[in-house]
Amino acid sequence: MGAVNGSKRGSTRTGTATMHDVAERAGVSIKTVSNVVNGYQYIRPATRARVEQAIEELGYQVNISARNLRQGRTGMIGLAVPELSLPYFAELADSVIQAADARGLTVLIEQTNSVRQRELEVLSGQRRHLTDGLIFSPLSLGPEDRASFEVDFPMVLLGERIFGGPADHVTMNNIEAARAATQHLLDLGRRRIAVVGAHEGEAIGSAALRVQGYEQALTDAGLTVDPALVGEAGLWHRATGAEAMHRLLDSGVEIDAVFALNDALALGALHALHARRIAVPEQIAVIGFDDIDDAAYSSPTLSTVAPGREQIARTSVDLLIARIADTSRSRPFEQVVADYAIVARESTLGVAGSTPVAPVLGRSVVA
Amino acid sequence: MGAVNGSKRGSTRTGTATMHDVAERAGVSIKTVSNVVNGYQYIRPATRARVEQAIEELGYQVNISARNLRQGRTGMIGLAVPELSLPYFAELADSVIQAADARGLTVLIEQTNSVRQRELEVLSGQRRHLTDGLIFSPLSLGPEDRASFEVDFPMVLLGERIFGGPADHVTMNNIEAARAATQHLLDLGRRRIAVVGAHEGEAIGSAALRVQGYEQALTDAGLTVDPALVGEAGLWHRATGAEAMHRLLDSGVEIDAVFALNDALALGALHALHARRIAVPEQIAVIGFDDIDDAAYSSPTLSTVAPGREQIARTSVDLLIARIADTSRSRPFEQVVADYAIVARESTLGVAGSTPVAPVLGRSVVA
DNA sequence: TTGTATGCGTTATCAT
DNA sequence: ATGATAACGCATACAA
Repeated sequence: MGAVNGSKRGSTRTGTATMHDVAERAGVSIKTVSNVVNGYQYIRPATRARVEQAIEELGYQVNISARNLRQGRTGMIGLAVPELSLPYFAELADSVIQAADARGLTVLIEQTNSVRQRELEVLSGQRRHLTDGLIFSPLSLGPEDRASFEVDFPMVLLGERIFGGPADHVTMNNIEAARAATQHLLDLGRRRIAVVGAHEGEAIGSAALRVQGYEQALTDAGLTVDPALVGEAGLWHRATGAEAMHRLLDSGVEIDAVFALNDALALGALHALHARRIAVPEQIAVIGFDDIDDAAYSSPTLSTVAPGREQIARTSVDLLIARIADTSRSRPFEQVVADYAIVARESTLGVAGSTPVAPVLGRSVVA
Repeated sequence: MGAVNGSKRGSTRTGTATMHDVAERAGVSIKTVSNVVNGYQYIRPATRARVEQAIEELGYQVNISARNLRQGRTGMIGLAVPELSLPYFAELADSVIQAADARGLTVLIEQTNSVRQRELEVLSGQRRHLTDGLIFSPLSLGPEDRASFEVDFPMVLLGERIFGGPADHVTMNNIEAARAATQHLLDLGRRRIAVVGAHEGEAIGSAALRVQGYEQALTDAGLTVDPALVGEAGLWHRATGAEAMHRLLDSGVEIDAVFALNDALALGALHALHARRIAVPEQIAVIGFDDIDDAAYSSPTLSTVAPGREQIARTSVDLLIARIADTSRSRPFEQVVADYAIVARESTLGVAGSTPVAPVLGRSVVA
């Protein structure tokens, strides 16, 4: 890396002036400036004008730290996710930021990398002082950590690892959605449907629920669940999806379709199938879960389950705001189940079906 | 969407206690507590122990707002990017957060959506009071907005839209990297190399520079630049990449390779080529730019230019920290040019070459 | 409709 | 090595 040169220094700092300075310049008291800044109604127009001019001239901006200290609120909410490198969480963060923005809130993103210790810190760390509330999508903590979730600040939980906890909760009907995804493959006549991304021995979390939905669909169709068709993948990344797919193929088990528990896994699986010259969907159909942007542009395009990301983001922010506003601490905890939709694309329909297919709307269900 | 039920309320708020409470409980003055908290050296072990126990018992945590007010610093830095939905920026944000974390700083992400007004607000808005400095990757503002960049807070600029501005700057040698990417295609014997993602009439920014590198490579090889081979795409998304590719193909111009100005465009182009049953790389080779995670898992895997994301993130954070620490305001502005590397994958080498190829290291160059 | 005075929880200055 | 006390900039109770 090369490094070099430089020179002088610019200026024009806004915000060095205090309310006091503005008051002095406008010939009013500090209280009046405060009133103007905060949109207090009963101010003589002439006074307001003078204050506003002084503000303009001095480039005054309120000192947020001071306001925070005084009010005990920060105007920021935390969003704790595993990692932004995972498209699903990047897109979720995007949506949450927009929803919060629309309501005048700033979002502070925290990455846990799914590390247990970091997830615990999210619940107790210093950053909680910087925010009025938290939207938390845990991936390592589970029911056994229930006590850690007994926090005394507004919190909205996302995902499937904690249920019935002492917090608002936004989730989706994973079992039902997974059942629908599997059913989509069954409807295409597939009978040897593999799963990619299972978590062996885990009873909670998205993996367990989605596998459960998968098994339900098979059973409902009168088929038996073949353990040889269930591929493990601890992390839900493209790399692990590709590995799991290779393992399944190497095992020699007959497969005519794959249900990947998220889109990253599915894209990895597609990659593995492509490498082995296996035609998708002719030989093996593939469906994923999440409907990340990528899914619409892979080759072939990826069929998937759309989890209503924007709805989840908006709902989470709204619940959190309501919780923050509830100073009486009497508001009951809510659990919201978001809608889902099956999005059928080339990886199950083939190129012939590449014309857009109307999504199959999922039912809204109360947990 | 369904909604439901709930009950009671947890507790265990850490941080309700103040230094004053701790001092009282430990039987010392508030100053001593402050000393302990801030790791002041000269404290009698017994005193320290008593204070620490009181802190433990009360679950005391420093009130950051108060500290900020008093110190005039926040411990937060801003990172302003177009959108997190774009994998490149999501991955960059990830890296910046990690680099900042390692240095005890918190990152506040702001999305501009590449909207001019929002980019201007980043430079003047309220959030600047929340942060000690800013890492800014503008996409709409340019040299004509030079005055707006004359700010009085620590700032590090990323990208190719502002050069020689009154701020530290981390960039890469786009021309050279684009030339190398094009050369890679030329080395494979391709001669009708199209570009996807050009910005007509723009003289600055990544698009212009990368097109310039492309033209340079062609000229150096004794070829002439054919305007019919230059495909426009204002936004660098997968969708626009696919559209641009379709337009080029529809135009009937002869093409045996494509240099997409970023990976999203390249993946869109791959998608279009796949839809038209054009073999990559046999009929048309494709190379992108950015080396996002996706590139390694598309079908075929995507050759691309790796811009040293982690290096850029680390360098930016370090420069910003140095700038924040420079209270004398005498530090010269630095421009750092990050390394790049050509990563050759299937989209140019074919599946035969799917065995990992050692990246061609780019030269470090001083602008 | 506007002004005065107090305190939010810290850190920093100055004593001791 | 530790304590008293004064800001930091703002919002608000209370007065006027």
